[in-house]
Amino acid sequence: MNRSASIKDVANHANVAVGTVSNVLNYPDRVSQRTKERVLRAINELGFVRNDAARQLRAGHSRTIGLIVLDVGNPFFTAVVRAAEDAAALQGSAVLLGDSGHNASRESNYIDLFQEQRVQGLLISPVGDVTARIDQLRERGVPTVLVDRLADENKYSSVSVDDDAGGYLAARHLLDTGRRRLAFVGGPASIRQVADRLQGAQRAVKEEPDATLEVLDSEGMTVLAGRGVGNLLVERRRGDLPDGIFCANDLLALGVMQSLTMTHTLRIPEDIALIGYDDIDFAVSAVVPLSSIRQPTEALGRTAIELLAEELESDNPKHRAVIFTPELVVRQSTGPAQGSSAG
Amino acid sequence: MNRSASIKDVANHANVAVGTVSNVLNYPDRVSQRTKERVLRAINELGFVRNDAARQLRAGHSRTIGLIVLDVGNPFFTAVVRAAEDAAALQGSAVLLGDSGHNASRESNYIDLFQEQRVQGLLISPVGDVTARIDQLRERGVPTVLVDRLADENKYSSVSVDDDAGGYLAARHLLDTGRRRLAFVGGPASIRQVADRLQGAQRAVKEEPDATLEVLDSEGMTVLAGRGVGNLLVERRRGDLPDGIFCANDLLALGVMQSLTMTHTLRIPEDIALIGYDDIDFAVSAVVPLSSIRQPTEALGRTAIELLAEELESDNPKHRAVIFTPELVVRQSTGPAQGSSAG
DNA sequence: TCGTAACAATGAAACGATTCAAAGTTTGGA
DNA sequence: TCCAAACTTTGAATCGTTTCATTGTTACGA
Repeated sequence: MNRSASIKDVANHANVAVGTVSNVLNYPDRVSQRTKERVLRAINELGFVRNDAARQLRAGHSRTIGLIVLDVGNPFFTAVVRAAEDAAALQGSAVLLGDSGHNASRESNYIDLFQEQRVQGLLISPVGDVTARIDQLRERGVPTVLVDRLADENKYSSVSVDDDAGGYLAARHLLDTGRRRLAFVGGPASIRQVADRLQGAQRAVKEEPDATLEVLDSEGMTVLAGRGVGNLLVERRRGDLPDGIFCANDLLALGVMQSLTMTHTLRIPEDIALIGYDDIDFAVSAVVPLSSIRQPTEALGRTAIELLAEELESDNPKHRAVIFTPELVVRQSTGPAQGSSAG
Repeated sequence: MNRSASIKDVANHANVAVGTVSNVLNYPDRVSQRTKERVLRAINELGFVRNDAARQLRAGHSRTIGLIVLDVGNPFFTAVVRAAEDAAALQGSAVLLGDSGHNASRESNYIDLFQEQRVQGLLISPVGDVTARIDQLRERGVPTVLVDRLADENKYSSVSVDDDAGGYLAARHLLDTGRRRLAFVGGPASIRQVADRLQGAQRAVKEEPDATLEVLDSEGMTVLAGRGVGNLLVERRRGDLPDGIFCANDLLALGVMQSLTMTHTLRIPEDIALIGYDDIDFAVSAVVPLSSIRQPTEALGRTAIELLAEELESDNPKHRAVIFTPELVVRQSTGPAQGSSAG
């Protein structure tokens, strides 16, 4: 009723030595059939469950990987977490999840916690400057892989997404479908992702001599901010309007879409094409299903685990910075210009 | 470089006994100022970090609470998790999160894992029939609290939300703002939450002799399903339309809203009022900000931890089934009927 | 029948922290 | 100066598992 059964209890109950019980659990081939059966029966009868703390203590490390993300509420990270969990499970590890909530002190607390837990390794999407902590962990034999952040390959391994390439993809798609007067919506420009996506878009626009790119600052990256930008556009004279809009994320795009469709003079995609970024669940459910750029979240999570495994295997590993290219998802919001029905 | 420092290393380095180091960490008052300083300096110099596995082994249990939810991607659960983590942190425990993904075997795996980890207790939003497992855990001194599920108070503690009351609130609000021809959108009726919310709505409608409630089945609980129902409504003759619609969740409501606002003949809330359920982030960002029923997620998570603490404290605790009442959130989509502007 | 190789089973030692009875030290009153 | 009480410090025992050198057993060819 109180204390749960230990390996010793099992050994007594089955009339064998503790080492034998351990062998049944870890190296069944070393044990004779008869003994094995007896031990397994005892395990069942006593309801024995391994004590992981004792295993870890003996082993010197856990079978656990720490993962610290910026925001579990963000679908991007939720997807990465899931992929990492699945990949870790394949190699027999579990993932401990920490949510820093963009807060450096919460982040630091989680690093402390994971260090006490003797995690095998750490995946982190850092808030603050954690290089000192990471170096210190590595000295203790705990490797770290940076997630969604590009790292100097000489120092750390990392997995990240090429936002410049994503911006290029989006703008190129608008150009390829015949749009020439493009607008970029996003802000503040101090956010690296925003700046990179804009830069990629500019790169694409430069490829077409007759194309232009106007930059519209938004106050944040929310639906409301998008609606604000959209309302300004609606008030413009028809001739001053862009014919293709690239928003730095889907929330902005949905906001812009709300403004444009509420006034019933402008049609998406006939008059203005619209593309977002992230491919959130709502993109497909928008009034006009939203084209978007999909981040390879599954690959990010899986690869992070793989890089960690590489670091664990060799004593002095080469670090690798893996950069993924995002993917274009075409939906109705960037359908043919001046075209026909929008079923 | 390799092995990290143990309490023994610290003791040697500071020229004290291991017990003294332990006292510095756990009962600083028992140690003289001089000794304490010497030990702390040694801890710093060696970069000593407690080994949690060893602590647990000695203590017989971890300082960890297991939490298994149906879907981490669901904002409802994300919010509950966060509240539980905060409440647990206050009492010095950490939360291990498991995502069953509505899958009974993943659920079972997590229970196994948590049992090996010797969690102090378990919070679970169950998929399958886990009563046997829960009873077995309790016999071993691991109490369980059911989350988002009403349990027999004689057997288990639980925290849940009164969906009937939520349905009543929603319908009552529509009636209070003058609507009389109500419609309920949701399905399939086999989902308990849907059935309860409908029942609550019916209860409210019965209070008004001249009010009616029409039930519209939806194919699932998605935006798309809502749009399907909305499209059917739009085709009706004006006189056959409801003047207030209660959707079993916000996604459905957003879908219905899309249909009604796309055709520009029907206005929300002037012609038809619309209310959803869950108060997801997008509700406030909808074209017409959506009224909704907010679940007390914060209270759920916090209370679950508190009930668990109660069970941990006494050997033979009374179980408690705490039922929360959700909250009405009024926004523009249920503003005054036949009223004026919808800024 | 014997010797030996292959196979099984044993149980003490180790992992690192906490606990606690016992030993050692300090303090202050008589 | 002495003694008792209060305060510090000590270190062996303990938690439950894995490891591994050692011992015990079996099988089989000579």
